[in-house]
Amino acid sequence: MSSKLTLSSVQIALPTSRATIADVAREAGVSKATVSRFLNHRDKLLTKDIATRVEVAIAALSYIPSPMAQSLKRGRSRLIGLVVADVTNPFSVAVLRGAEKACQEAGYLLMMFNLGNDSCRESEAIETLTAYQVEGFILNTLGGDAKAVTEAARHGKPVVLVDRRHHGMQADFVSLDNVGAVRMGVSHLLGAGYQELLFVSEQIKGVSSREEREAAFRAFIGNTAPDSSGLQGRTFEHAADDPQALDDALRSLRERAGNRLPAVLSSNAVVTLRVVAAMARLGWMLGTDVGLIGFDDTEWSPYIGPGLSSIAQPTDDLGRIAAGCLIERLKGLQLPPRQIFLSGQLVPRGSSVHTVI
Amino acid sequence: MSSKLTLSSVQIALPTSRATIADVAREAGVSKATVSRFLNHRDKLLTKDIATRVEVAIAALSYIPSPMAQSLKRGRSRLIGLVVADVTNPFSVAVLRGAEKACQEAGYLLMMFNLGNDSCRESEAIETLTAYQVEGFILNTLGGDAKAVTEAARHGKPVVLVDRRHHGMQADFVSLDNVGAVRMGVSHLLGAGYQELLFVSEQIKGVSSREEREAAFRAFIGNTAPDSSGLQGRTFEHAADDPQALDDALRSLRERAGNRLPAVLSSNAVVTLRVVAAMARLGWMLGTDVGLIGFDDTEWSPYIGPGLSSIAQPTDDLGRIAAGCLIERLKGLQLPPRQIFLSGQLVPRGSSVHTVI
DNA sequence: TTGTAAGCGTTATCAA
DNA sequence: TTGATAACGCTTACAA
Repeated sequence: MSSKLTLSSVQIALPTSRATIADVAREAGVSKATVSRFLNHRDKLLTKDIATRVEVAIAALSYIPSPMAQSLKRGRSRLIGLVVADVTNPFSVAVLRGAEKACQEAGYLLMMFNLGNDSCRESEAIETLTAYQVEGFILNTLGGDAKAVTEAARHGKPVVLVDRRHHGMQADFVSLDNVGAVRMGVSHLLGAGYQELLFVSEQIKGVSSREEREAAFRAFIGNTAPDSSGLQGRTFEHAADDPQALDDALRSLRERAGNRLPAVLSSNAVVTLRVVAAMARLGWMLGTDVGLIGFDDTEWSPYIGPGLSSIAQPTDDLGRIAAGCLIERLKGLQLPPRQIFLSGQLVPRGSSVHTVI
Repeated sequence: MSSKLTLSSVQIALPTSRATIADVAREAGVSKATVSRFLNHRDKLLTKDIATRVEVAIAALSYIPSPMAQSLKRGRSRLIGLVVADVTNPFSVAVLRGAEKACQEAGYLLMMFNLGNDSCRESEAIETLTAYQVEGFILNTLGGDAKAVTEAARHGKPVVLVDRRHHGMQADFVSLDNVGAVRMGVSHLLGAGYQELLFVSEQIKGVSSREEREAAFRAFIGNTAPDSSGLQGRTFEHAADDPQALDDALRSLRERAGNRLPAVLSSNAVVTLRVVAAMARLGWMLGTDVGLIGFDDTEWSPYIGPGLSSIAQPTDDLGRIAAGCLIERLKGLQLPPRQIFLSGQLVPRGSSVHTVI
């Protein structure tokens, strides 16, 4: 108190705490209500004279309204909660980036909560963020905990799911067109001469995108007449802590292939790296001994071995569109849950080229 | 109003809006103050009987205090602002992760603002975050805008700088021991037989970590007796949009080397990838034609060419310690600005091994 | 030990 | 068009 008085009596522009609307009102010789009106309805409702007086006072005190107080009063916070399973995942970061840009442009701030791959904390994340009055959620989580999400929806907060849908959940959903992407990848391998395929995924565990990709893979294999094409395929779910198992899976892939060419379709960048590591352990050449194409195109993909063929996801758009959907809902858009699918893009490189030595 | 009444009279657990402290007080038959005391001083001040009544009521309504209202009242928000130059940078993400963990453990939530490499927005970021009453900042930005930071400090908010210090700025600073790391890298190259070195950095532009690494490189070269060791070194600042220039720099590096071995020390993972790309364009073999060691060890480092030698940064610790410093300050620790340096770790791989063919 | 009431910085509903 | 004034959900003197 006393220190405050001292400071202000010295009249030095060193306000130890932020100026409030009351300060501005006093400075401009008007009421708080007037200042508030200036802020929210600009000068629609104000005399030109008063408006400029307020404007000057605001500038003089470099006043910025407190979003805390505003959201307390309004019930709206201009905050959007982003829950991400794992910030370490480049895909998630790329999506985050697109989403953040869109949010900032629309005047929202993103409040991020990283689960660190501990999906148990999904409820905690949602609770914490609702406590902070976020107006809606962008979720890129494993989706194990449908309860948490319905909880959010129950609070009347719109939710957008990215990449992974939550079963039995009513919400907008933005994702890669997994079926199309798988078809693209497998067709590419087939066209490059590979006929015995292995789809390598992390343990599926009910994660929707993994399920969809695996199902699409099997469907595509099943629908392609095996007699004429010679195409065969299997799935391998790989646990991170068991590299040996991956080596074995690759060995038996090659055995099954016989005189046909074997190739791997890997379900994301993490898995791709594991396959690359296994190939290195086995001393096999990418493309020539076993072909490889993987989901997610990264900055390092071109420089691994002969270059990693990949299926690039439009991550930035994914994030941007997810944020867009949410913001539309916040503006009051009433619509049944939408599903938006974006196409991937094939990036062929050396790992899907068979070189005869 | 009426809808609220209707709902509560039906006694269905479907509160359309969150329960407030008043609801809990009513439910427990006590005053708001009592509930507040229960929340903040647990049962220190309360009768066992009343405490349990409150506890039950809280559970029944699944009440969670509003951090917005709390921070409005207390002036403290339990929020920490994190400003990062570029979420796409794996180093920043890794730091972010460590910081987030530490913050969450201490009961703080991280509010992230990504500059998207547009350093002009640093002030904007800090203003936005101060508006949200963040209690302090963790900054991993380019540091061009010292004004923004002093601004933050002026509001009495503690600041911790990670990796990049801001010149003329009073704040805690947590970083890799760049001098030690450079020495480690150069010694390693020297020990592996490389004598003509090139330090490749992004354009330095006053970014402290870049300056320090470059200066350390020159100092090390200068201090090593050229006669006995044959060691020579130059620096090349590379602009992202000019790959040609990098190719030229590598070519002249090799010319200068003559019959000695040439090698590159690259200043971070982004640059490393560019050097790798240039080597591929030139058709040179990593290690054999030109040696390479780079700052930042990544998940893909082992799989590029013969494996990329690198200097691993303790990113997780960096983030954790930065958050720790900040939290200590928030707890009232009075101390002159600290500088904390953590050691890097050498990860030797094939790219710094010269293979005679 | 508990309750009453004021106030944190806003906005919204009244009157004037 | 402007100004009191009462909330928003919480904490904290001060009283009881």
